[in-house]
Amino acid sequence: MLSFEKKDCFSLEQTFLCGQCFRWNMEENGAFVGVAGDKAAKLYYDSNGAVCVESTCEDEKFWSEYLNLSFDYKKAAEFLSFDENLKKASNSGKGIRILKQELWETTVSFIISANNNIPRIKKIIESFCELFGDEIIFDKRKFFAFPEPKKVAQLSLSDLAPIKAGFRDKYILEAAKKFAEGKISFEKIKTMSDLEAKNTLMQIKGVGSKVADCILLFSLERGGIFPLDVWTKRIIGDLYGVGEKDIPQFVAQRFKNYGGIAQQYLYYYYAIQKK
DNA sequence: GTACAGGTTCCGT
DNA sequence: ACGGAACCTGTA
Repeated sequence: MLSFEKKDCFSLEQTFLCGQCFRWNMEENGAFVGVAGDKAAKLYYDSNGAVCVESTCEDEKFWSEYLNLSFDYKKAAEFLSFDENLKKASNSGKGIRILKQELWETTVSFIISANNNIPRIKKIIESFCELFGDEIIFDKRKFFAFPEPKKVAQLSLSDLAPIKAGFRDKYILEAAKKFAEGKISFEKIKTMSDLEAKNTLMQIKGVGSKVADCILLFSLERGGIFPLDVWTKRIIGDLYGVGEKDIPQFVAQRFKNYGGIAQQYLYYYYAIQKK
């Protein structure tokens, strides 16, 4: 078992339930159980508030990076506190951390998120993994790894039909081929500018502006990216009286390098918590 | 039955 | 370039 000492600005619940990831579930005792890539794990706090990780992979560096433990969220909240709305939202969601998730998994997950709702997104991803991912035994239970691009690239639309992804199934196959052929990879994209990276990702059908932004933020550590969806567009419109057309420029200018966490604070506060 | 869901593509002007 | 319908499926 790994453990990380108690941290300010860290909440398993807020981090896993703020909509950035889809494979973690809260148990009755408050622990979170799920899979990241091919690593099954259980995360919880001990009596001192330290974060404990039991996993098929007990590599401290992996989990420390995945959970983004080195980023100073207090500083982010301080920067954003000039804005009364963000002050309120960040205080409420101060335990949110932006995970660093694997590129291929993030890409497919957010392709599936298009014009969809979270319960169904989770269902589709789970059946995708159950059908095509390797089985993992952990904590006396069965889990499934996220399937590799090479494996998915060989599938047909009818193979994919059982996961009920609907019109998104063809996008998943196309993405798999691009990753399997190496046309798109973390190695290639990580050194690109935000704009280059975004344009590269948008070569995949099913990846538009918002999905690409989610990938930049949740996988490529581009913390300045503020993904604009129906919720955050409406929130920004209501709070600041900005017209739809001016919103992208407005958030970029206002939240600067902290756009990503600003978006998460606002989304969590207005779309999830207050529901 | 019908509307809607953390959007994107496709097809009209 | 820009605006609006169509899109799979599940749920209310």
